Amino acid sequence: MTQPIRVRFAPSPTGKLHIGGARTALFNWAYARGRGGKFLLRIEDTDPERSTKENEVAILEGLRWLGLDWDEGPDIGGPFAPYHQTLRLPRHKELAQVLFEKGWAYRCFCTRERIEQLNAELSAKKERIAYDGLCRRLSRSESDARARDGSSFTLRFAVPEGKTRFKDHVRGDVEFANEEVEDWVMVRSDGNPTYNFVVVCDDVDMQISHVFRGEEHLVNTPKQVLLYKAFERQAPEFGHLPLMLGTDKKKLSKRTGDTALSDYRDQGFPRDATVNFLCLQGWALDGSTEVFGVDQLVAKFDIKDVNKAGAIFDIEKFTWLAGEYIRRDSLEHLADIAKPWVVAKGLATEAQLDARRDWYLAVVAGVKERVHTYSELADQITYLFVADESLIYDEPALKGAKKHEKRIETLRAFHSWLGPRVASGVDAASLREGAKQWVADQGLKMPALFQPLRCALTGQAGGPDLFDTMTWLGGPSTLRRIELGFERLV
RNA sequence: GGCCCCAUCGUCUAGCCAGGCCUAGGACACCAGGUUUUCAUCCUGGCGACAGGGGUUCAAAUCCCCUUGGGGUCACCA
Repeated sequence: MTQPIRVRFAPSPTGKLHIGGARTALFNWAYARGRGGKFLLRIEDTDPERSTKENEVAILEGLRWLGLDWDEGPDIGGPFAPYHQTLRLPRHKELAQVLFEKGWAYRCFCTRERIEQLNAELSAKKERIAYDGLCRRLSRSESDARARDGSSFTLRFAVPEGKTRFKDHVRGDVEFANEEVEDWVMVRSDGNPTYNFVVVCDDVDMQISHVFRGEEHLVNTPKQVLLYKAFERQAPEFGHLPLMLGTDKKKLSKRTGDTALSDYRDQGFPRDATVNFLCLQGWALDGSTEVFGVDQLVAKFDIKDVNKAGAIFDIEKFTWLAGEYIRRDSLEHLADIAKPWVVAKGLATEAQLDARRDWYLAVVAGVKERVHTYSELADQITYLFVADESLIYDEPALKGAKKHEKRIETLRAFHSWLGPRVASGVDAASLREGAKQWVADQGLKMPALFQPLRCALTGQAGGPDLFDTMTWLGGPSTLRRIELGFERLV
């Protein structure tokens, strides 16, 4: 019988949730959900210097935003609690002691100075930098004696001879020569165990069956597999996910773009678009379907289908996908979900938007097909909220308007035509037809009126239908902006 | 530098494991055209890749080897 599937995401709260970490979590989650397994969350907070509660809270928040849920975790507990690594310290120490007694680990009394000097020598000789195993040759009685004297020591894992291999669902079977694995520090001189040790203790105790994580962990894996051997436990199956790369083809870093999931969320990338995009980095549903939901991910996801090569974070495709989701969203939902960005931009309060719900809905409908993110949506409707006098004409708009020699005369004439009609409340459709007729009667080309008019009304070169825009702006503001254009467009 | 991993259009990828259906498919981006008062959407078309070299085979993007290129990692961080 096969053991039950139990996977985990084990972030370290030393920073925000990384976009790559988010994908790792998503793939783990999808794997479990697709085959009746359990997905658990464990906080690897063993670095007291850099771990913070704020980061931890933010990471959980980020995962929830993605729509992931976990069966066991720090916030909900579970049969293998606690799920904070620091809380499991007594167990780690106990297990370290077991390995020490069994001879899988030994005390190392080497000072940091000696190690540094050793590394320097090794690097000067261009040799592999690794501990030389000096203290491994100490007899047990000698070791005990020095420990009794109060000499400070670390516990190092005694790497055996031979080869270590493990099953990797992404890369196939991987094999390392044990000579390449140094006798690494398992427990620090202050008594705190290190990552490679605790991660295995916890994965063993939590009965983790599959470990899917970033490729940067690949070289750690032999150390960990050896640990399973020492514990006389079967190692889990692994899957090392390809790295998400920056435009410089190096591991995604802040240098080449935003790395935190929250950065994209705050920029107003729709949640479902983000999940969809994350899937596309290193995995494909079928090679032709680009837009798909989490249900399809769960149904089709298999770790074996994940790409081996790293993927450059394709922000352009992400942006396109975001726009795709916005266009497919319902008007009501889009208007609601974008509200915080409109408010944050200082355009209006939520109450004001609610008071003019129909108006707001119409405005959102006007830009729905023109934006990719919620913040972009807020940007594009800004002109509707500013005072007529402080409307900013952007460069392309100004350039387009000024192409037309007779722009001012045209605008004045149109203003005279428009004034009485606006006053008598003519609707947008009639206005539109009337204006087109007017343009023809004047012997003008359409752009000769519309470009200067658009600039005066919106300050932008493009945008929704101008007569709808006039409706949103209202009569007085429409006429006022055209009048202002007489001066500002010369 | 040692060790390890990787290699299909500019980018994300399908195809590779089980060689022939591949004169290599889709998408983003880009370019051209159509629609539109503009922008966007939408529609049509175009550009564009199996890193190189050896094998194996009747047949290789697919299997093997080498080269080259890129990346990861070398902590008492995780």
